[in-house]
Amino acid sequence: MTEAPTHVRTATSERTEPDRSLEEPTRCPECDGRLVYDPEHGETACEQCGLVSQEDAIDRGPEWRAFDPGEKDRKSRVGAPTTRMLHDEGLSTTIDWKNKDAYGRSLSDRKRRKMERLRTWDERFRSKSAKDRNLKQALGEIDRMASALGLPDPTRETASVIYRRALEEDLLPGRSIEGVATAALYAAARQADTPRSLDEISAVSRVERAEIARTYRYVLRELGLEVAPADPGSYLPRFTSDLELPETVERRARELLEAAKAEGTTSGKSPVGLAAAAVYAGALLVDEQLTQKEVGDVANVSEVTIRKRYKELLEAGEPAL
DNA sequence: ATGGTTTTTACTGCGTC
DNA sequence: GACGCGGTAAAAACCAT
Repeated sequence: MTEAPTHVRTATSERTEPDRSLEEPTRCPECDGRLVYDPEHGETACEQCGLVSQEDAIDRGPEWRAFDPGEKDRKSRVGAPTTRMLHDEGLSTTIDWKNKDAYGRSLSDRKRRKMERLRTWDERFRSKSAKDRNLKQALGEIDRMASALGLPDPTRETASVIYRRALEEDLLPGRSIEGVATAALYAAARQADTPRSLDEISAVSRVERAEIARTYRYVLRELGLEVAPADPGSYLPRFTSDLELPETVERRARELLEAAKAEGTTSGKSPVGLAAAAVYAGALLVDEQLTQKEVGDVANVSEVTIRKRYKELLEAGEPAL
């Protein structure tokens, strides 16, 4: 086995230049002689007449030459390739936990203490960037869902604030980023008076309904957030506009809700159902033709619920009018 | 886990277009 | 006959305890 190690024979042999013979005619246009690439001068010239057909090529190879593998290692000034898979493209340092130097020798007391300090900071930077990545992904998710639900910017802001707090309070371990992000958005939507039902939220989230509800409760409790039950009235504009109903319907519906609230008949009932029933009742009162099914569809509430609620609403609201 | 409440599902009869 | 509406019973979902 005396075969020469070809990969270290000369520096020029390591060029990654594409094979020129494939790209260009290898024949000189003048004398039909062979065209040869001269790496020394960065030129492609005719062997016979010397015509230079291409010059100033960039030499991408190393400027040094190595004659054995050891020399190659010593002269090379580049490290591992970078990768997009890692958030820092693999460029950050990592400090080993062992108190040994590169040769495996134990460290002196002084150096060991120094390494401990460095390790602390290394860990701090690393976990900080881990949170950054986490946040980035969560905010992207919040944005996506908010768009799908037609929620305005302020609501998204609120959602991201809630998420940030959850992250700071270390609420994430044990739950999915998406779950918490969804819960944050749900809470934000309600706080900003642009509530979306759990059904609507879960329709655009990758997390299932029950999980969202659970995480939502958890986040609320841990953050000490006070979110009042959604006001049925805040659903009215959306429903009436989805059904292309005149503004008078919305007004009547709101009056009915107010009256019912004053009587206390609304407590314990689902806000969505109340809103849907109010819209239906309101439409009835202003002679708009609207079926229970239509309202039920846009509100995702059963017709039965609408029937029950709207009768109560009329009972509470009609005598007062 | 349990019990009470609300909502949903499914089925029914009635009246109208 | 299809459709909208009203009612009921049983099942499911939800909530506080």
